[in-house]
Amino acid sequence: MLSPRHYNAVKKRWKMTSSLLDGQVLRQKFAINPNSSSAPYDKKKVKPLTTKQDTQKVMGPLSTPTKGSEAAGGEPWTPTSNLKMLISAASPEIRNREKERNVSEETECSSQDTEPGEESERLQFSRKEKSLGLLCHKFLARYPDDPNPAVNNDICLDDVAVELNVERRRIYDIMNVLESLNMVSRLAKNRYTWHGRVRLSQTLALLQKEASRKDKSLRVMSQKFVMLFLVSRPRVVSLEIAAKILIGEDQVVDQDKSKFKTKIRRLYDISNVLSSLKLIKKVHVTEERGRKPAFKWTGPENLSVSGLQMEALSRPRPLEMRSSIDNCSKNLFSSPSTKRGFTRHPSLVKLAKSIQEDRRKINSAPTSPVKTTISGDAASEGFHTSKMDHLAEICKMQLDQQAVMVQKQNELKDSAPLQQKIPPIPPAAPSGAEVHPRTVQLSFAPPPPPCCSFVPVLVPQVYVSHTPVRARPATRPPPSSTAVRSMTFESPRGANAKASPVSVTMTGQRLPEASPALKRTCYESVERSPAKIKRTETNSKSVSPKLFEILQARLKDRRGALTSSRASARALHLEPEFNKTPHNNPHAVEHSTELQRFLEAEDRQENTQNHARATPTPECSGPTLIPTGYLIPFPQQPLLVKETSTANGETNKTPTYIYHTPTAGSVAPPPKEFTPSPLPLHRPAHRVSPNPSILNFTLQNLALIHNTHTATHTPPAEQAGPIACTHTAAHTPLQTHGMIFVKPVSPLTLISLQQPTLTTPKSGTAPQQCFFHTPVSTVLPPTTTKTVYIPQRRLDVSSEEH
DNA sequence: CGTTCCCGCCACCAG
DNA sequence: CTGGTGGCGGGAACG
Repeated sequence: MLSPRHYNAVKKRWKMTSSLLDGQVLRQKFAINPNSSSAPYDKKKVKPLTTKQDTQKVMGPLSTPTKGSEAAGGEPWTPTSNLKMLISAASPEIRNREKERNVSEETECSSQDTEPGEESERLQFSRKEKSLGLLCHKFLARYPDDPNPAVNNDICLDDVAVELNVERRRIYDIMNVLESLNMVSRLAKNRYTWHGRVRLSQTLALLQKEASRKDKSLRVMSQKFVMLFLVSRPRVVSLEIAAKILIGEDQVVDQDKSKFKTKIRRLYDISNVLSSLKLIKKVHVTEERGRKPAFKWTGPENLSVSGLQMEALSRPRPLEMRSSIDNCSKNLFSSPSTKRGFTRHPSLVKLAKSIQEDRRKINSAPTSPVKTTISGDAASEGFHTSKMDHLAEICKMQLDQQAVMVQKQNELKDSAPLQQKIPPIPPAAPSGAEVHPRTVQLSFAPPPPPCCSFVPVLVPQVYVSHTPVRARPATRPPPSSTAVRSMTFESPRGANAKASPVSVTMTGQRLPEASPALKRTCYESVERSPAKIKRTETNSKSVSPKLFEILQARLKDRRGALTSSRASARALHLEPEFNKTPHNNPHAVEHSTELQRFLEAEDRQENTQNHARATPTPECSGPTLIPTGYLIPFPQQPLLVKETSTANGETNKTPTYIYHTPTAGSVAPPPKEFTPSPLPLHRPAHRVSPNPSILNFTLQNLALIHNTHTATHTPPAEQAGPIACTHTAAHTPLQTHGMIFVKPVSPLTLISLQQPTLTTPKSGTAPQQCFFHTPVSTVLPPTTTKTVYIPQRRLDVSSEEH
């Protein structure tokens, strides 16, 4: 069967070939009469006068023109021309290009029979000059970083297209990326409002916690891509990995190939824009297989949501703020074709699959050099690849333990509403070796680096890792605390070491109740046509049958598996509410009920303000499931704050620190904003927004949740103190500010787990530090647990110049 | 030859 | 049907 796409492709090709001759002929003619630019001004609004597009219209589809063929349009635009001049003047590189192009131009001109003067200038544009990045530069040059809100900052796409002399299509690409960063927002068709960088940091911060809903759009892709940077420790992300993470498509390898290619192409598009924004920079990572393109984050490092939000709130532009949030929300949640109301499920499923696939590969083909780190300590080089064989199992065991711990902790928590500074529970080694506290990932959360010693730091690292797989469930004690727990998405057979499980992360944080609200906001945002909104609403209320089925199926599977070998619902991390739901029919009905509840909850939330509700301590609440790779927003309010007061009056004997991303060189965020909160997750046993639970559950079933090291780290008594807290916090990436980040688990992933001590944020230089470690825990003697980091790849990040 | 990514066809949707 | 959007992938330019 021919897929539509394929069909189109074929069709296109056919057309191309069939019209090639004519096209060539026409081209000739066109060349002779370049001025046609002024002619075909078809209805397609302002397309740049001429250019290939027009040409093509006249002569039919042509393959990518060679340099110089673009000459047709001429570049009469003063604005553009001036801009170009300015740009090139400002950039040596560009200047060089210009020179080069001039050289080539001469030849081409003569051969192409192009027009002199302006026309010839047009010829000069080499592919590079027409790059999206440069175009973006031009675009950006037109607007101030910090626009005066008082003035009209509207952007008319047509105008821009004309002025920059490019097709609208290209402008869309840029706008999509900018919109994803909230640098612009769509007002109406053809119109955007320029926000500049004013909201950039805020948006970035939000990105750390928001969950994207739309699957493929460039916008979302852009956001996800950015998220990857924001959560990865060495802030370097290779295209390959990013693509894999973002794809989430079927694992059919073959298919993946083309998808992968396409994704890469898209990432390049995005990268070009982001590069223009100076948010990222192209680098290369070198691994065994060679040099691979990657990008390094060069944007802001300190992204404090709460701080930013506060800042924003205090800003003298309330209105904008509002819209900003809305826009952001919209971008993040609304999907143009809202057929997917609440769902990112499809993509999640895909992602899960792909992850599994990747993991499988990894498991089966361990090759990279291994660097090991023993818990908390520096690397110990004793790990051999041979161990890889056992990794899966080891991982599983580890995970199981984690799960147990989490459970335990939760229970304790529940029973003891109050957060004692005292470590809730020393996870007495439950049963067998598996139980002893795993320090496994302690290394992840090294004590605050000297530089940040004053403030506990939350290390938002992305541990994309090949997550430990959990072995058999066995009987385990209740989950313990730290809230993060992982689950594996195993093949039905379960304990198959080979199975590539997808790990699920559970965080102690609850899902943001706000998220629904946000979503709604977005959905309701009037920006899109009413029709769309309507659709959205509808969808949000009713999950598509398909989705529903999927969910149910998943749920069922999971339950079955769990019940048989795993703990209870709790183990599933179902929120109390969820669990408590009085279902008479534990099974079939239950599933549907849950979903139903979920949906209802969503609706309910519409009216509910996050704040109103008891605020669970975001960072320390019971385990919540979060889809890997997705950011889940917490209530918009300042997150960490207030938690203390949670129901229990007691709270805070333990000073709470702000967990910030320990970016070297970055200034730690002012702690003042937060109130102390005991580390151990407090979690209001009840008042759990259904949403989170269910969502978590759902996500869990989708196997998207990734395990966080945190879970592992079962804090012994010491953890009780603030420091303990710190550690814990550190484990949870992006937990800051009440937002939870679900790390994208990527098989190959790459994120360095170790907190680079004192790494300079921008210096991505030290190659040695650029390892993407895969956290693996090795079960040594029953008592000794080591955390082994297996660098999936050793990345020699080299900034590349081009 | 691998990487980068421009180009524009065409699907999709709202009006 | 028309026009705005923007997904998508061919294949040219680049290195």
